[in-house]
Amino acid sequence: MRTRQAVEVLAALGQETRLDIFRLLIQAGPAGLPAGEIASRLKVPLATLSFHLQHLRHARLASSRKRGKLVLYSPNFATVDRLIAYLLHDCCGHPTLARELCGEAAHQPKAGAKPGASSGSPL
Amino acid sequence: MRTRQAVEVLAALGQETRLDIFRLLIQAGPAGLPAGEIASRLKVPLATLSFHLQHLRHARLASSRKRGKLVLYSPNFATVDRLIAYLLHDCCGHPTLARELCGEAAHQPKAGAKPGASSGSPL
DNA sequence: CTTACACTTCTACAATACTAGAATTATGAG
DNA sequence: CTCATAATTCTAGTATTGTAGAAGTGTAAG
Repeated sequence: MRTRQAVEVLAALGQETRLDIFRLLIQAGPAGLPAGEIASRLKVPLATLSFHLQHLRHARLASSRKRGKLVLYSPNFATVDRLIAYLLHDCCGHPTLARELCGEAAHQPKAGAKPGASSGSPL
Repeated sequence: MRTRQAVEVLAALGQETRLDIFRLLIQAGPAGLPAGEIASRLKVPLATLSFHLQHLRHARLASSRKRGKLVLYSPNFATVDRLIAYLLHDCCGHPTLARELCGEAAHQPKAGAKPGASSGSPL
């Protein structure tokens, strides 16, 4: 994944309504959800929803297919996958640092998150 | 990491100039870089840079400390860490799906990234 | 063909974000 | 203290993004 694409995906998810939509899609799984269903669940006007869905499609975070008169949207896990790979690459692809991030932190969010391990920020 | 924070971090990185800045910081490592150095390397006016640095700081992607009359900025790996954890959680925290995403993809960006493993999108 | 339904595109407005020159603050040297 | 340097804040202009009603498109039933 190139930087330009990463920016697009990050920006697509960096908006509350769209992240909400995406989360809903993730929960729904590959079966997908019709646009109207998403709109009513999130209480977003259809026009607004459509705007955001196009955004997600453009960033390849979602894809759509027609089923009768419904349009089903489903999530593209692969894009998140690639985004994470990009972030890890970008973080770990430098000289000597943050080996730990590549080795431990990524797939065990709960267990070994000792403060001060990967940086010293007071978050 | 809550959704609101995730949106903030995603939005912070979802902007080309800021992602460039962050990449530079990552490359520089914990030693950090003075603002002016970043500005001249990226050929961004100082005022513009400062604007984006505040943004990154607010999202806790960078932190700053003074060293003489320089202000050194360094990356917060932990925040990326948390973002990735959030994405994985959000993706994998649903019933039965995407177990693979949690198990494989996250921490080995180079090795086993076989196409079609987690989905079939033609990105 | 007509109607109903599902969704998208059009349109216009509001809000937010980006950019960067100019002014300001803070630090250190002479 | 004065000057130079480093960086931030002020300010204002421009651009982009988000919102949502209204109109349009496509599909399936009556």
